[in-house]
Amino acid sequence: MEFRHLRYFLVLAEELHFGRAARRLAISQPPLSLNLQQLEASVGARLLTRNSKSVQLTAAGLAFVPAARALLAQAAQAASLAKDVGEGMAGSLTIGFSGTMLFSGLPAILTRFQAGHPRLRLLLKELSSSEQLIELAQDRIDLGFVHTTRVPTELSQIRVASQPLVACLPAGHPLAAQPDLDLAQLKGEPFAVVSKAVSPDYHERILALCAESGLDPEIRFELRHWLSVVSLVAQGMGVALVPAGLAQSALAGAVFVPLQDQRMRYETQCLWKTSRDSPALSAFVHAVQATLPAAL
Amino acid sequence: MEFRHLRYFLVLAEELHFGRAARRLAISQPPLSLNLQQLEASVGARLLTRNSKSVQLTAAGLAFVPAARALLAQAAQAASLAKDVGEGMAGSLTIGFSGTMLFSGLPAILTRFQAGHPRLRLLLKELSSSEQLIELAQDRIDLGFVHTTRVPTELSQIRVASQPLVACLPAGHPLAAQPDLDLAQLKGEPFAVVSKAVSPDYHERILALCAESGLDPEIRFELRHWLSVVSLVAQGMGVALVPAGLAQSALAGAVFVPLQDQRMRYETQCLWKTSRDSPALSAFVHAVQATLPAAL
DNA sequence: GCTGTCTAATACCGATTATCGATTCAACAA
DNA sequence: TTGTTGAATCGATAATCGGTATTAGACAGC
Repeated sequence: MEFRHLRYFLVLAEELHFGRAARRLAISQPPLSLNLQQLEASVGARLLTRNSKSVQLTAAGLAFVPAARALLAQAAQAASLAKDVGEGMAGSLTIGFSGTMLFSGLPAILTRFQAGHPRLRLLLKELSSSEQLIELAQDRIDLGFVHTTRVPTELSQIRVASQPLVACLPAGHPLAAQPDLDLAQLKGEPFAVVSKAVSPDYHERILALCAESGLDPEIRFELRHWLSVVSLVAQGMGVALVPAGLAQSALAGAVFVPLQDQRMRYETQCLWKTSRDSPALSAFVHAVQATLPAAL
Repeated sequence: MEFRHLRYFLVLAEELHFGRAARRLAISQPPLSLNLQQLEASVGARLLTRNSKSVQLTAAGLAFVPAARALLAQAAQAASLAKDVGEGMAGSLTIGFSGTMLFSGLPAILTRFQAGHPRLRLLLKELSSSEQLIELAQDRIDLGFVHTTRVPTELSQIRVASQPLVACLPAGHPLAAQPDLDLAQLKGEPFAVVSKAVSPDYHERILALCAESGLDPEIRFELRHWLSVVSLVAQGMGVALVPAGLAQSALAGAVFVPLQDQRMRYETQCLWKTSRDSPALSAFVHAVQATLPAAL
């Protein structure tokens, strides 16, 4: 059985006349007769009763009509789907992201991209930076928004955000009203940080920065998520150095004060396997690049 | 796109090697390359990335694999369904029947036939004899179980039951205890009959029989269904002449007494359009014939 | 009853298309 | 470099598809 047989059969089932059907199919009548015979042989049942005066669908033919129609429609749909997947307009894309990306432009990127690619299913997985590197390597995510300085060579990257660190203080804190402050002023305060396991890179760099300012922070809280850090500060339990974007979190009770020393920045990379050849992935990467401020 | 392309593609997607796939398909490698190129052209997307060292599915190819598989499976299923319909083993059969057939062997016929044709959907419609003749003519039922002596010539028939008429009396009636009785004994009783509109034939014949016995029945009730007739009699409202099979209805309060005159019989025909060429119909007719007692 | 017309099936032929064998080209390994 | 492997390409052959002409069967009209 071939699609050609189905196409011929359906026209024949509509016309119930070999001559007319052949004309509609732009072939002559004999090959149409032949094709129907072939189809019937392959199906194993007579589909049309035909004599020199009339052509009628048999019960088997009647049952076969919708099936044949469905097959042709599905074939067209399958081809169109594959084409769209090939162009990155359909399919799915699994994206990893660290929680802070919710305050550093990810929603805007997603909304904008989705509008241009409505049939592409975006699967979002909140993961720590180190988890994303693992999942990228295992092809469990297509792309990740990560905070790391050490990027494996098999990954491509774009820097999508670079924000200063700011001090996060409880609303009632004596320093909260200052326009800006020096790291040394936080001496003796209990610090909350994101745990080393979740973000080793950040951990390391923040300590280096403090040491440089002559500050030996007393790390009293190790948390698994930036929002936990801010929440804890909001409740007066300590202070923290956090990416400026978190100010958008608008958690009541937390105040964000810029640092005088702006050298320490918190950077976000968009990472993906260079070898991975997915049209949806390239389309997304293009979209990410398009949303970048020229300054970066 | 033809099924051949899908078959080749699926093997290729499994083997990821043109040489091996071609061997499995019992063709040589060049036509396989060509067929894939044709498929890709018709789909409008590259399905396999191939260089001299490796063959890999693209995203589009990956999306196309299940679709292609589904298409082939459905084609096979469609063919098999059509074949079964052609052999009367699948499809549907709409059967009309008058209510008394529930007490004259219809359940047995249906059960037995359905056991041998489990994938054939039987649609049962209770209809009066005259309604069935109309629906047969309009092809709204495939076959009917009818009580009529006047069968249109375009219909084929089998007589499936012939039962005597018996008197139906209220349990407390003076004649109820008799072993049998003569029609004349019912003189003066209020009669219940099935209305002329529903069963003109029966109506006519019952009156003729009574007249022959010198009985001019006082018809006080005209009902639309035999079970209504028996129910009414059971409640002491009158008497009736009913097919013997109705004794099985076991309606409390009704008694059935044979008539001495056994000439008047109530006959059931199985009718269908001779011209109608449905394998399921022929199978059912055969089953009906097989269940007939040889005596008929 | 014969003939003319209409329709599907058959016979046969030509052209397109698929397939094959041989070869080429590219990538990698020794 | 050479040898090997695997896919693409080339040219020739074979299968198949579709075209024309014809046949066979069923009606309708004379």
